[in-house]
Amino acid sequence: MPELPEVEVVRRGLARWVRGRSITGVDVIDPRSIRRHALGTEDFIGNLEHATVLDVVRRGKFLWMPLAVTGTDDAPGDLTEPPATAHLPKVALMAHLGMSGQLLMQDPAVPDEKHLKVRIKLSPAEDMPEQLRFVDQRIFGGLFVTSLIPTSDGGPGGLGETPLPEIAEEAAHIARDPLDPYFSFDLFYRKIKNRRTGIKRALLDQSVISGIGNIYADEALWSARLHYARATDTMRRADAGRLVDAVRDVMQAALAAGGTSFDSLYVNVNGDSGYFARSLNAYGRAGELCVRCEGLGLHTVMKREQFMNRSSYTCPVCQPRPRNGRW
DNA sequence: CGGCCGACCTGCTGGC
DNA sequence: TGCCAGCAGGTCGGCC
Repeated sequence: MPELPEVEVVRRGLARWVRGRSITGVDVIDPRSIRRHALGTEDFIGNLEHATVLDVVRRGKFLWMPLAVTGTDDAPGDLTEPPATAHLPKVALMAHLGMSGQLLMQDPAVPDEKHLKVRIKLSPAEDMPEQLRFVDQRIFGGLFVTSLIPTSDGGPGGLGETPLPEIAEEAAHIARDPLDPYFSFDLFYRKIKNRRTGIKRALLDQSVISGIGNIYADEALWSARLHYARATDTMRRADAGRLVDAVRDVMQAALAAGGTSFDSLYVNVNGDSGYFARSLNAYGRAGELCVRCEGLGLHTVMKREQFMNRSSYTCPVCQPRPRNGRW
């Protein structure tokens, strides 16, 4: 279940292997993995072949590779001066890992993974695997080609090795994530004050703040001692500030844990790398003792509730349900 | 238009 | 032992 820290681990790992290399071929093994590419398999492949990968960029859980496309397939009567914009990226290969997606660098000799969906062949480079493979068991993730458009706030589109003032179109609607240097707390606070909803719903809404999934939402809420149903418009700056700090802390910890393995040959991203390695204080701990209460000599049992068709884990003492319960 | 819910998927688990 | 319901969850279309 990759959330932001896992995707960032992938981004760093991937950048090391693919920057500057060109795509020599694409096999779509399961077209369901490119269903977000509306123009179909042929168009998907056609947009990638002969393109050069410039970078790997991330915002929230979206990952994309800006491409330089040189018109090698077009009429060869060129050799005139190419336009100045010829090498500026206009499109990008977008990837979302969904629930179970992996991006793996592999040698051609390695047998296909059971859930291999797309194989991207790269130009040979010394001591580097020649294939980038997209593997996805549950098919919630996928690949597609998207345009790059200017950002609305003038900042870089996302986190990359060489940041560009452009963003993948399909990621343009999501907010900056809390690890983005251009993340604005004031903007986040304004957004939640203007909403009439519960705080966990807002945390999971990628247009309010991006990169947070169910696990880190529960961890951050527990850490900030906030109940998931707390009305966002009743939150004070201090509440919101404590929460954003908690989100950052839990993500930084996961990133540090996941980062230890990202120089392996595999761009290790099955999601196990980060958060399973670190200890969770809330998520999945139903029936166990709240570790904060325990430190105070209390024996409070963590509980699990259904909320938004998913599980939420809370400590009934640290995170009491708000009383004047509009949310 | 903002809030919210179901659909999309597969594999694993637990109950009968 | 076998079958089936339930569960896991990120994103988006569509409904109210």
